[in-house]
Amino acid sequence: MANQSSRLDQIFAALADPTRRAVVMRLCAGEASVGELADPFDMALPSFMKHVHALEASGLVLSEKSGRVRTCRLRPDALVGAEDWFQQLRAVWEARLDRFEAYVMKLKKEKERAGAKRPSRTTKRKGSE
Amino acid sequence: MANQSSRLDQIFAALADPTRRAVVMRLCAGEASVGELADPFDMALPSFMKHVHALEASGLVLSEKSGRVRTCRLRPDALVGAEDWFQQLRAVWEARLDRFEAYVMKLKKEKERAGAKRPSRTTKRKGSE
DNA sequence: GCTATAGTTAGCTTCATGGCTAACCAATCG
DNA sequence: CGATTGGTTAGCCATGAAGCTAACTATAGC
Repeated sequence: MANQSSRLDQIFAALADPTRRAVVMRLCAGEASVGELADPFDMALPSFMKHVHALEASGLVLSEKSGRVRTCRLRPDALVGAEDWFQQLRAVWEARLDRFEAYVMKLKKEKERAGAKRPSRTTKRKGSE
Repeated sequence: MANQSSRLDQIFAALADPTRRAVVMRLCAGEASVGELADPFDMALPSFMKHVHALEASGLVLSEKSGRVRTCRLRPDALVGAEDWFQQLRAVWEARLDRFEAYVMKLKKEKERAGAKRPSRTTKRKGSE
């Protein structure tokens, strides 16, 4: 769990940089060497390598060295972790809407019941737009 | 565009912290005061406020102060930016698969034709696996 | 009006990040 | 073999992030 969380930390942190996002995009189209990846960026190689390392540490990218060239490729399954988080968020959001709907229903019922008894002051609603 | 990019930077950076992710989750269920939000965390208020500020700067959260209590609520549309990025990524990915498929088709055709003629050296392709 | 509550401001540490240069392997290629 | 190419290591610097305490402001409640 704590590990899970720090994995997400790393993934999101990795994506919080335009260079690294661009690299991910690029790798999405197919594997490439470090040199090829670094080419579009105006940056010294060692600096660029740090980005590659960050991506690798996050699990988003995998690299292998053969001869003197290191080839990187995307690990699409790592992205699932992040997307899952959004999914989970969406679930909570939906639940919220459901709850709101349920709340409205409850209000309606109360109103009906009140109609039979006495027109009481509408309870001040709060907390959901 | 550059602005767009830095917005994404902020969003992903905001999500790259367990505390802030938890806050987002929490707010997803409904709005809450800073105090309520801070309660579960073992952290001084000023420290926590920084997180709230980060979330607000990223556009994920909106807060309003009324009286002495500041109420925060989620801005679901801000999340769309991040999800869109994944969407875009997915599109590139699909394109890649298509291209791969097309490539395989091309190979097949060449093979067939080669059966009639002779297997000529394939031009060295580069950059797309 | 005093006190407790809810945030806020200011200022300080510490550590991580993102960039650089310079020097250093280790494969290729001529 | 010697030079080039492709990465790597090491070390430096500036900035920013994440935490803290202490002191302050402003509302709410009694």
